[in-house]
Amino acid sequence: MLKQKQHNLIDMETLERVAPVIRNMAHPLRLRILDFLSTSGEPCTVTKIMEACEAEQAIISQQLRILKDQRVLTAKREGSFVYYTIADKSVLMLLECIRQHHTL
Amino acid sequence: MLKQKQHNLIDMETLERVAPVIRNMAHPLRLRILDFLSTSGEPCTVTKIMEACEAEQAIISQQLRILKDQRVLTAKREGSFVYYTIADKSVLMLLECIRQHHTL
DNA sequence: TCTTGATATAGTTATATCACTATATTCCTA
DNA sequence: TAGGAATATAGTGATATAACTATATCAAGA
Repeated sequence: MLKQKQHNLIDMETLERVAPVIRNMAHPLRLRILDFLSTSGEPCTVTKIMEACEAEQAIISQQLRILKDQRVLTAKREGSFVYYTIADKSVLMLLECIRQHHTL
Repeated sequence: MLKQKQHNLIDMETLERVAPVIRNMAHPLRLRILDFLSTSGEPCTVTKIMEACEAEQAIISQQLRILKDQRVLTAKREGSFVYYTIADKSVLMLLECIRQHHTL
């Protein structure tokens, strides 16, 4: 038997799938949106998110779309409003990382 | 007193500082490097990292530099070898996120 | 000092992302 | 059904990142 360290690395397939998702979250405004939604605890409209993030509507919508495309958020239309919610709980862990390790 | 929800959001300054660091980690090969270093538990040379990651030397060196620039890794030269170590423990949390939530 | 193994950097082209502006769509209500 | 509020998308130029190849630097030993 050859000497061989057992590494048990996360497989590349997973890394390749996960990396772009994290990458997309790792954007100041998108993090702010996610932070707002996570602390808010309830689905929020675009307008509410705009106010909390102090950014233009078009920009917010753009970012929401990116996050929705990555299945980080889900959207639900009710009348003329669209409510966004965090769909992926890993977001919470990532935010927790940031809160705890500002040194990051 | 006006009705006002206390949100306690992570401030933008922090988000702007942290986002690019996470962004840089969120790359398949760089995640693999970090995963390898974290499970290896000891400082590793470029060659060892190359082998573990099955990638060209120049590419690995490039990635190592990016991670070092962001202070995610530190490097220590010993003779003609350079040993890399994880400098930022938040990496471990991020990797943990990935391990637990492959659904991310 | 010449060579060789170990590591780092430069240069390049293709592609992705950013921020921003303008415009479109959707739905409600008068 | 026309207008307005809420939301989404298109288009654009500037900048950043990716992957890759070639080359440079550094240190040890013959």
